[in-house]
Order: sequence, then C-alpha cells, then structure tokens
Amino acid sequence: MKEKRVRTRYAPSPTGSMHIGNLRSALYEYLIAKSQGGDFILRIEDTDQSRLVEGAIEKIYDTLKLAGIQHDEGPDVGGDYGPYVQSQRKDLYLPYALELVEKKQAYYCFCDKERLEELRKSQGHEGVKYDRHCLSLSDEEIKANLEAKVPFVIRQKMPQEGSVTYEDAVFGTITVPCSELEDQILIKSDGFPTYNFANVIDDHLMKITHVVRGSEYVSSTPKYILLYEAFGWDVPVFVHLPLITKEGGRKMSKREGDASFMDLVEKGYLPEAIVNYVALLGWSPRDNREIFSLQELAEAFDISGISKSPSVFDMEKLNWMNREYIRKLDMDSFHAKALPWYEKAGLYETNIDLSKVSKLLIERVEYFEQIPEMVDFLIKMPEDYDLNMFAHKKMKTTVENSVGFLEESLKALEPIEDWNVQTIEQALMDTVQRLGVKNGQILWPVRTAISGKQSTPGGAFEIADLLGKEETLSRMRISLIRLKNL
RNA sequence: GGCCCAUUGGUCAAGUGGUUAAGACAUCGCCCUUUCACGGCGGUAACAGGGGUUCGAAUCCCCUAUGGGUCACCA
Repeated sequence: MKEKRVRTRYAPSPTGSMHIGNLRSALYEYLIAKSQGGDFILRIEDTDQSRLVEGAIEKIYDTLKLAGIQHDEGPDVGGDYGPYVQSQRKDLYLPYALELVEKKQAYYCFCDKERLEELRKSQGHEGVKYDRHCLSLSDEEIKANLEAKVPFVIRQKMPQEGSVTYEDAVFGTITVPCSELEDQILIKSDGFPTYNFANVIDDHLMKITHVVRGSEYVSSTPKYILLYEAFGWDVPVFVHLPLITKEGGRKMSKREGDASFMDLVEKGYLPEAIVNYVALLGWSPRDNREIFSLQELAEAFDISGISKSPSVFDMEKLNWMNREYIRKLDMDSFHAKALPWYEKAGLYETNIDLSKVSKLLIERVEYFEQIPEMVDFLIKMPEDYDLNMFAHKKMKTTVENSVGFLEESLKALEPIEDWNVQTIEQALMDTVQRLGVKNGQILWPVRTAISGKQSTPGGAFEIADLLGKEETLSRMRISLIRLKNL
C-alpha cells in the first residue's frame, strides 16, 4: 500500500471569533500535517445560513495569520480541490444524497417541524429518534409529493441491528450500538447539506486523510463511518481531541465570555506564547521541554502524545509562559509593543524617558495590559498612600526612623547636578556609609517616599532617575511632611 | 435518562506490570538583593473508591462514584 500524502483540514463555521479550543484544533491539524510533510487546508463550513456572522471569515484569517498557522489551500489562497467554502459547493451534495437514496441507504422525508415536534413530545424528553414515518412511503407517494413541491429532507437510513466500531487515533476502539443512531438528515429542506453530510463529502473530495476535531464528535462518528462505507470510500483516520475547559471543568464558550485568541492578544499576550501554551494543553512531547516555536512543534508533534482527558486552561501558567517569551524579546521590539500601553497609561504626557521604562519593565511584565497599573505612580504620586509602608522589618525601617533617613537622603540628593542613576546611587550610598546604616534603611524610605507603592518596576535609583531631580525631591518633601504630621 | 469517554498533587502532565510515582506552573521557606521581579536551594502536595488477575499493579479486568460529551432541518 502506498503512503498517502497527509492532508488535514480546519473546518470552522463562520459564527464568531475563534476561542481557544478552536485555535487548538487548528493548531493540531496544522501540526499533524506538517509533522508528516503534508498539507493543511482551510475550509469554511457555512451550511447553516441562519448563523452566519458578518466578518467572521476575516477574523478566522486574521487569527490564523497571527498565530502563524498558515494553510496551504483555502478560500483565499486557492488550491486544486476548491471551492473551499461550502455554500459555494451547494449543488454538489444533492447528487451524492440521491445516490444513497438509489442505494436504499437514504430516503426522502416530508415530515414537517410540527410533526417532529409532536413526536418528541409524545415520546418523552430526550433520546427520541425519528420514527421512520417516511421510510414506508411508496414511490408513487414520493413522486406525488415531489411534484407537489412539498418541502423535503433526505435522511440517512441507519442499520437496525449490530453496532459500529472504529479506531480512534486517540481514544482507541469506539463501539456504538446501531440502536443509538438516528436516521440523520443529510440534506436540509433549504437544499443545504447538514454539517455531518457535507463533511464526509468534502473530506473525501478533498482527500483528507486525518479528520481532526473536538471530542464532541466521538459519538456521531459511527454515522460518518456508515456514510463512507455506503459510498465505498476509504475511511480517514479520526483524531478526536479532548476538550479544553475553564476552571471548574466547564467547557469554554464564547457565550460566557471566555477568552478568545484575539482577546488574549489584545491583553498583551504574544501569539507565539499562546500557541506554545495551547499546544501543551492536551499534548505532551516525549521529553520535558516546554518552550517550542511553531517550527519546533511541527518537528516534535506526534499523535501518540495527545491525551484523552480534558484539560483546564490555566491563566497562571499562560502568564508564566508569556513572560518567558517577553523576556526573550529584544529591547526594540519590546519597546514597540509597550508603547501603546504607555500611551494608554498617560506616560506620553510626561517627560519620562520611555526607553528607560522599557528596560525596567521587560524583566517584570507578564502581559502588556499590566503596564498601566505598574507605571501609574510615575504620572501621579498616590497622595494618600499608607504611611505604614515605611515600616519594613527586613529593611530595618520604621515609620519613625524613616523621617531622619529621608532628611539625610534629601540632603545628599539636593546638590546633584548631573542627575542620573550613577550619581543618585553614589549620593545615596555615600549617605549609607556616612551614617553607618544598612542600605535598605536609606533606599527603602526613598523608594517609598517617591512612589507611594509597595513595589515598583525599579528600585530607588531607577525610580528617582525616571522622575527627574525636581519631581523626586518634591515627592520626598511632601512625604516627609506627611510623616512629620503623623 | 440511553449511549460514548475520561479519572495521577490546586493546574498542566510523564508513566504503558517491578520507579524513592518525573518535570512544569502555582504555593511555602531560605539565600541573593535598593522594593518587586529574576536567579539559586529546599519544602508541602497525587495514582477517585472497592473488588479481582498476578510473585508483583498508577499501569490489565469488573463494579461503584464523580466529571465530561452526545442524543437538532447547529456545527
């Protein structure tokens, strides 16, 4: 048997933004193809015309592009198996359905929604299958209905006995009794195929070798198998992916406002970091490595590393990974990415040297949205900060002794003409020497007095340098007054 | 409810009959240190429960519990 070229596809429906689960599906599909030198195809599944969302296709393109997951074939780039949008393939499906009708594997159904509704009501709540009311229609009746233009659907005829078994690449052997299978609709009354049908047809026509999708499709896969068999087509490899849930084990959903890829990007997470993190949710490499570029993932990826159990999306770990990526950025690109956040924070209205800010921040930021809060004190000193902050056990400072230390520091700083980190450091360290105290006893009060915060992106020297001489001394004096007025 | 699937520390996870049950994030402690962060060292913490099979089970089988998925003219 000759090796077939591996082809996978990402087949989203254009109904909104790509949440994390979708992104991971696309990623794994891409990786499965690329790890074996295959092709990754993008196909738009818009057979539900009532759910179309304006601009959703563009969002998909943008997301894929940002994530670096580039497709070899798709609506925008073309390919030999187009069109890649199902609504543009609409006329292609009916003949296949009719072929099945011909083979007695499918049949016309003229039942309207009302009847189906009642059927459901009469039989209880869930687990109700279609009663095959139309299966027994005679050819004449069918013909008459067709000529009378009675709306119809085409249903797949399921076997009544036995079971269907298939090998899932991650879940192993799955067996479902045929009694569980409903005579599902293949062609809807609006002439469009259902997802289940279009999927099989398109995957076959597009020569997809690995059908990769979320595990919510595991139990409907037997229906697909039956379809492939009815047509006499090769059954592809099914790779079902475990779910990604949020804390508490609930499924992530855009309805509930769970983060989409784009949301995370907007918060200042780097696409590479998100991709890296998501790749590790549900898949693990043979070794213990955690940092992977997309290229490296494509080299290391293996279906056998995919796990069966769902995993929780952990923001903390994403934060960690994002910081790893941020710290690897060179200064210029970090600075460029930070700029919009400086603007948002109001730093543009100050004379503060932003490149110096970046140097301090690159070591401390987990994601960019944190920046405004980290630098707010530079713009405006918090006026009513808690003076108890001056008391620091390890620094050996108290609210009381800080007064004297601050006064001495002020004296040392006032004469400085060339105000920079070095001169500030020298002046302050000289003071430490002169008074014979611990470094922290001088530096902690100074830093606190000019920032009003428990922690800052830099120490006393750096913050004083950023603020400039005038502002620094002014803040120290104000804090001193507050301390004395206690 | 029927069917399908899953279950290793708070989280991600390695592990495929014999291990002191890795590693990472988080957390805690210590060190370093001008705060925070970084870095270094160390700690707490797991095989859902019960039966088997076996000389030996996290690994195989069964039952129970819990969790999830699915039962549409949605994908």
